[in-house]
Amino acid sequence: MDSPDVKKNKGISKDQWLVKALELLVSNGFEAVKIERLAKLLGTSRSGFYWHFKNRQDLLQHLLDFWALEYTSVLIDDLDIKKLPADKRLLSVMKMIRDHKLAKYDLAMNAWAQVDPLVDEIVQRVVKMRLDFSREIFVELGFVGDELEMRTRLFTCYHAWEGVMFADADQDKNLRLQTLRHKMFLTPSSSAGCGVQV
Amino acid sequence: MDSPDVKKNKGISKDQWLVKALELLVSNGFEAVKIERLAKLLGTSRSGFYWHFKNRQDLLQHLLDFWALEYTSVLIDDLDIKKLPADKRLLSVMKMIRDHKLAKYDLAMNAWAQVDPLVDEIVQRVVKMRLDFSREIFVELGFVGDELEMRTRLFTCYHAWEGVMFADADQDKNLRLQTLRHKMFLTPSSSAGCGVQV
DNA sequence: TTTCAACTGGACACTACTGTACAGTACGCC
DNA sequence: GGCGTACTGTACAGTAGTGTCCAGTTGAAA
Repeated sequence: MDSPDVKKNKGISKDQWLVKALELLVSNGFEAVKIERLAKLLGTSRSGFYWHFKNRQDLLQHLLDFWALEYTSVLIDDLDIKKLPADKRLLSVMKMIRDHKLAKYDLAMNAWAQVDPLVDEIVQRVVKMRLDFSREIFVELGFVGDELEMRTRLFTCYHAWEGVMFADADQDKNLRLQTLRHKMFLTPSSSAGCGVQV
Repeated sequence: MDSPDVKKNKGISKDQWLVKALELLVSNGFEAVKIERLAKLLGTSRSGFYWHFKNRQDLLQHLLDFWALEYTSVLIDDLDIKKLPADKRLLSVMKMIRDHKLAKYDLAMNAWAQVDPLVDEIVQRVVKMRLDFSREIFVELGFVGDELEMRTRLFTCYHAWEGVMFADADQDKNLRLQTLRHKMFLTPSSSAGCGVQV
C-alpha cells in the first residue's frame, strides 16, 4: 500500500488519491469516481487533487496504469522469481488469485472496458499476460496444440472469476474441489489411453 | 424486446424505460443510470418517467427483476422444455449463453452486487439457478459427489465469463476448443481406469 | 533565513441531476 | 361528448459535482 519513496504524512499523496479512487471504482463503478467524494473520504478538500492530477480524466488514466502494474505485472514477476515446478506453480497461481482478491478488480475493470476502448486495450493486454503465464505451465506439463489452448483458457478464466461466483462458499469443500480440479487439469484427456499428446 | 401486451407507440412505455436503463447499466454501471440521460436517449422529457416509476430507486429495483426474469428464468425454462439428452443439452447451454451475450449483463450485475446487498441476493439466486441446471445435466451423465460439484462449478463459471475474456477471438478456433472442452467435461477423470464414479 | 515544493481551505461560476408540481394532449371506451 | 388513462413539456428549488483562482501553511533543503 505504501509507495516505495518515503513520504512523510504531511498531506495526501498521489498514491493515496489513487488507492481511494481504485476502491471507489471497484465498489461502485467508474462513474462513481468523483473528486469530491474522494476528497470527503480522505478528509480533505479537492484543491490538493488538482496538484497531482490535471483533471478527472487524468486520474482515470493513472488509475488504469496503477491497476495493471500493481495487480498484474508485480504479481506475475513475483511468481516468476520462485520458478517452482509446473504442477506446484499451478497451485500457487490459484492461491495468489484468491489471496489478492483479483476477481473484484477484474470485475470493475472489465465493466469499465465495456465503454472505454482504451481501458479495453489494457484489460486485453493483462488477459494476454495471464494466458501466456498459464500456457507456459501447461507446456511444461506436456500439453500441445488445441488441447494446450483449451486448458490454458479454461484454467485462466475459471480462476479469474471463481472469487466472484463462489465467494461465500464453505472453505473445506473448496479445498477438496480444488484438489480435484488440479488433478483434472494435470490429467491428459486422451480418448483411448491416458497418454499426453506429444 | 417488445412486450407481450400490444402497445400502440403513442408514448414511451415502462418497458422502453427499462430496456434503455439496462443498456446504460450494462455499458456504464449503475451509477450511470440517470433519469435525465434516459430521457435524452429516448428523446423525451423526464416527466413520463415519474408516471411509471416512483423514483430512481424504484427503477433500479424493477431493473433487477427485469434482468432476473428476461435473462435467466425465461432462458432456463426454454432449455427445460426441449429436454434433449444430457450431452446435447450441455452444448445447447453453451450456445445459448453465447447467443444472448449473457456475460456482459452478468458483468454489470455482479459489479452492482458489490455495493448493494439486495442486488447481491438476486445475483446469488440466479447463480444458484444456473448451477442447479448444470448439475442436473452432470447427474444424468453419471457424476456424483465432489466430482459432480467440481464439474458443475467449472462448467458454469467458465461459460458465464468466456464471453468477457475471449470476446474477439477467432471463431473457427473457438469451435475446435469447444469440442475439446465438451469432451473433457464428459470424460470421467478417474485416476486408474476411465470409468464413471457410481 | 529564505526559498520552494507540496500541499491546505474557501470562493466562484457552471453543469448535471433530482424530485415535485402543474397544465396540456391524444387515445379508447361507455 | 365526456371521462379516465397514459402520457407530454416546462418550471422550480435543491444537491452534487466540475474546473479555476487564490491566498495561506508547513517541512525540508540550500
